[in-house]
Amino acid sequence: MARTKEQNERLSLATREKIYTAALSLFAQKGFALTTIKDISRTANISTGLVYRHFHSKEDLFGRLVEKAVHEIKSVAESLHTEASPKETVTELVKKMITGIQSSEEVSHYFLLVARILLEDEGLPQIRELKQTDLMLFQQMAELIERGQQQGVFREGDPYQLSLLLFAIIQGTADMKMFLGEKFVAPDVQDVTAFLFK
Amino acid sequence: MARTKEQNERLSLATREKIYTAALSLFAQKGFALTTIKDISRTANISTGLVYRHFHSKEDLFGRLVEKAVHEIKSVAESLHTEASPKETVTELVKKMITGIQSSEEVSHYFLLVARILLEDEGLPQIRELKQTDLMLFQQMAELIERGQQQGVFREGDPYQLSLLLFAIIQGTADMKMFLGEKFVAPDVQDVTAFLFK
Amino acid sequence: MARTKEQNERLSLATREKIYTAALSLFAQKGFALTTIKDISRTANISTGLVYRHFHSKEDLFGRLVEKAVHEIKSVAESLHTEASPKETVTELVKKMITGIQSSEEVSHYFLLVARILLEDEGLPQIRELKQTDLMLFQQMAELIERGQQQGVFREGDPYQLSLLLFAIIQGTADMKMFLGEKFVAPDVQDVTAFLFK
Amino acid sequence: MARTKEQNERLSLATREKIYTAALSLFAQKGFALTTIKDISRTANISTGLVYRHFHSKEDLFGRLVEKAVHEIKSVAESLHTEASPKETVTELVKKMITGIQSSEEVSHYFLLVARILLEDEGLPQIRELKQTDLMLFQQMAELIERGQQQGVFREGDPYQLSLLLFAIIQGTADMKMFLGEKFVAPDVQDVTAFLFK
DNA sequence: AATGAATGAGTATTCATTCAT
DNA sequence: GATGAATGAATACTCATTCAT
Repeated sequence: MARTKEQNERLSLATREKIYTAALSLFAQKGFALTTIKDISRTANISTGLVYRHFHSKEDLFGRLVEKAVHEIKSVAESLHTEASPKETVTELVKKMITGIQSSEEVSHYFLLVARILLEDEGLPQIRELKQTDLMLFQQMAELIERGQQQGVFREGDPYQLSLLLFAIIQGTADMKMFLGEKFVAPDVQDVTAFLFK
Repeated sequence: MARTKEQNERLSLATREKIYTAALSLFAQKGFALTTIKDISRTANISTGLVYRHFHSKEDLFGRLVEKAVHEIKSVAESLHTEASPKETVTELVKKMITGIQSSEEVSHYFLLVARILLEDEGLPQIRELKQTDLMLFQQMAELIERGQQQGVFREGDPYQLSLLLFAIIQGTADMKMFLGEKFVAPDVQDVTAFLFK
Repeated sequence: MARTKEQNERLSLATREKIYTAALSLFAQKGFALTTIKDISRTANISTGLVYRHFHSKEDLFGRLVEKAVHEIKSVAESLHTEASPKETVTELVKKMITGIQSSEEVSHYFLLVARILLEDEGLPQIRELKQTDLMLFQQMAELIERGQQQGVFREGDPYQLSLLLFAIIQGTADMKMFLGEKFVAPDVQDVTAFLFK
Repeated sequence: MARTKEQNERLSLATREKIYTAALSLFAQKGFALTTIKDISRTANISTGLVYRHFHSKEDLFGRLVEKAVHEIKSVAESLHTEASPKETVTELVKKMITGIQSSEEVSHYFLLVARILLEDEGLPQIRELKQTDLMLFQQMAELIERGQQQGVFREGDPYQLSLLLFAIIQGTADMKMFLGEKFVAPDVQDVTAFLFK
């Protein structure tokens, strides 16, 4: 008798996850072009053909990961809409991201994936979306900063310029983590936000 | 009549420079894997074969550019040994780098090249050297910061951690420039260094 | 309770038939190379694995169909040995074949399969046999034509050459049906045989 | 010094011709799917990569050959517009085609290519064009036949149906040539056209 | 008997590199 | 020195076939 549907689904899901994990790690470390399907399948301990049972193509697989990254960014953007004061909101966000970069392998990989994508040409529709989502996040952060400035808690200066600097710091920190690995030392949250607050 | 030796050498040097410029720009924008020798030769207005008369291989050419980048970093590191005060030295350095990134020319390309390389695996010996040079630069900046702290001009905190943060900001800013292109807004130098000074 | 042996055999036979039908249709329409086992199993509403319980390989399955075609051709050849006059025999045969081609069912598919195979390289032993059977058919038709000529009913000319022309017309008509599909207009039987009879 | 432009062009053209000849022969014999680029390059005595310097893809190469076939068919269609009588025109055309099939390797291959294409799915735009060109040819032949009927020289019957039969015979003859190779015996022209003339 | 997940060999295509001129 | 035609190794992807259940 054949496997039950449930058994098949469980098998399938497990394989999918293995592929996702391997691909995220490799794309983040080596980029799209230098990562081969063989790399991915070897890392995931499966055959090359099996990757294609789960994803249409290398681009498809990459696109799915980018989609997940977009999802993450959107949830970050949503976290900006809160009852808390701008200062608290920003501090909380920065803390979360720095911690994520520092501790989680996965979060770190997503950051790197995004870092790479921002450097790459826009081949895929998902990349375009990722870029637009990022721009939106920058914009919303600028608005939050403006509110903080109106409350007299944030320093003066062009809010968008300040927003860009904040995310540049986050991104640079992720790069640094990638570069240094174990030797990485995460910055203090108040240092990261020092330029923002009076 | 054949050309004189001198004429040949001058021609040769000019070709080399054309290749360097084309390759730097392309590697910086598209990365090592996505840049083809044909891309480079077309951009340099020469034949593909001619590239191989000047460089052993694509890796060789890339390695030479990395060497140049190492050279640049070293000159930056040397600029830290100066008569000026730590605060002035740091400010001057940051100003130079931010301007370099913003101005989108050769300097900018080197930054991007380095940005990419730090994310890549260490395939070439020159990359290893670049990374080590970078680490040395971080170390020297940490020492400068420590001096500044001893003078009471810099804020307290682990000097190495602060040094890393400073370069993370520079790196992240270069990424941001890459991402936004024309829409990029460079940060104010005092915002970049705000976390450092009292 | 397990099924009885008889039930199993009946099921098995039904499955075999489904595979045959699906495969014949697909091979006839798309050829051997472009037809996948998945195509066949999907068309037959069974799993891919099940095909292999009934046939050793794709080639095996193809070979069996070719064998069936050989069988059909042989029965055509046998129909040439009859009491009826050569003219009647030929007319009857042509009518049957044209009708078969036109009616677009199983017979039509066999014609197309044979049409394809005659163009293909001889990969399988069955194909060789098919070709030899065809040659034998041509020969027997030539003999029939010769008899017709002796009776003064058929036109003069090399009997083998005339036989070839007759089957070329049949073959070309099958091609035409394939090409035109619904828009196909079958030729009149007397037009097809016009060159043969006085 | 490099090769002169002229030398390069000659080299290029020679290579192109080698590829065309090899590809036509292979596509005609084995069809598109079963013909590999390696087959073609091996037959043409060149490397696989070189094929891609001359043609974008396997489809491109195939498309070019189909285009050539379309060109041939069009020139056949044009030959129908002539001062000569319908009977002479048809006879001349059939004679030319039968002779082409019988003697020339190349003509024979084009016929086979067309034969195959008519059986295949319409993947390429050129295939669609080929089919339409063929339909147009059938139509023009039907008109010629109608004129012949009005002159009382051709037998009665639906002109389009008669046109289809004529080309079915030609096509079937090409198939037969392919099938029999050296053993092929070409039909007499008057036998091929017997069904047409009174 | 039946299923479909998994495997891996084979094919189209790209591109670094070589070589005749 | 210079050219670009030619080579062939590497990679994405497909599909016949196997196998655990």
